Amino acid sequence: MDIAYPRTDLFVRQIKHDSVSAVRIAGLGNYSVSKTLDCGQCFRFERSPRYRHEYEGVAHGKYIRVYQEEDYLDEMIIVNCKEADFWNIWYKYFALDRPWTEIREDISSRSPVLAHAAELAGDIRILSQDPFEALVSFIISQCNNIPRIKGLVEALCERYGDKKYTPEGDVFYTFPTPERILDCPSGLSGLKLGYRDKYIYAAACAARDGIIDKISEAQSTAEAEKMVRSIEGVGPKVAACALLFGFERYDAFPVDVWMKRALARLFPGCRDYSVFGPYAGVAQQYMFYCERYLEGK
DNA sequence: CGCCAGGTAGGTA
DNA sequence: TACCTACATGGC
Repeated sequence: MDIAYPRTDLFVRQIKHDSVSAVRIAGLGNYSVSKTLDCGQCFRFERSPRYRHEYEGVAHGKYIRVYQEEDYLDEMIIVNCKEADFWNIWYKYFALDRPWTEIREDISSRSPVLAHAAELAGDIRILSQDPFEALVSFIISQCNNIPRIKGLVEALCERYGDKKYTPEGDVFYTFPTPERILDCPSGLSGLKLGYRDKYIYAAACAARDGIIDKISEAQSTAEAEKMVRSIEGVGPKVAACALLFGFERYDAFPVDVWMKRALARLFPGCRDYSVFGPYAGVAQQYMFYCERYLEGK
């Protein structure tokens, strides 16, 4: 699962979108931009109020908009992006270097329950987010709902991130570095983070001291998990989400926390958690989507 | 007012 | 191991 996947079947072309640089990518296979950006794995993408069919957001210090024409899942357009940026940043961020057909097949083959989930959510991709951003975002996520998580992440960016402008002249803020969080004299007070502020402070200290690289270099997911869990406020759930969404550990799987409940509710009778395989975390995200969008609200 | 929201730490039996 | 509660905050 760690081997990059050469995409000679990907067709990338630079275009203009209302006089803004954009890139059209074809040959995605079966990639749902809307589900991927709206399934609760990232907190800085939203439907654009100005361009309703587009998602807009910030990652790796850059603002982009992303959309697919009439839900045509084989192609996507990234606005405010040049071809060099695509290959240097977004190709990996959108996880186009991964063998998603094989991953989905692997998950589907493991149980009828997972085959069902893959049918409903198999066009979701796991983004490769910035590790520190993923870690802090999922620390904030604990005991919070997704809209509020987004608001708190945004508040953190507004206080500590860099101020930048979109091509349309709107302000946006980058996700802060650990150093910026630690340097600020006002600390994290006033951001309404509640009891999570000291956890974020602890994560920033650990990141400043080099824990991100150490986690990235871990030999196994179990070893990586041990390192993330050493940060105060990071339990099994936050660790699994950080590893899955920030460190490309597709087998990280918070079976202890909500998965048992989700499985019991969605697929009564399923108790076999050992069959999830090397992409258990991906399967978990399929399940999360199923629960959130098809069974609940 | 009570309950819930992508939990965790610290305590107890 | 399994359960209990405090921890902050806001929406419904």
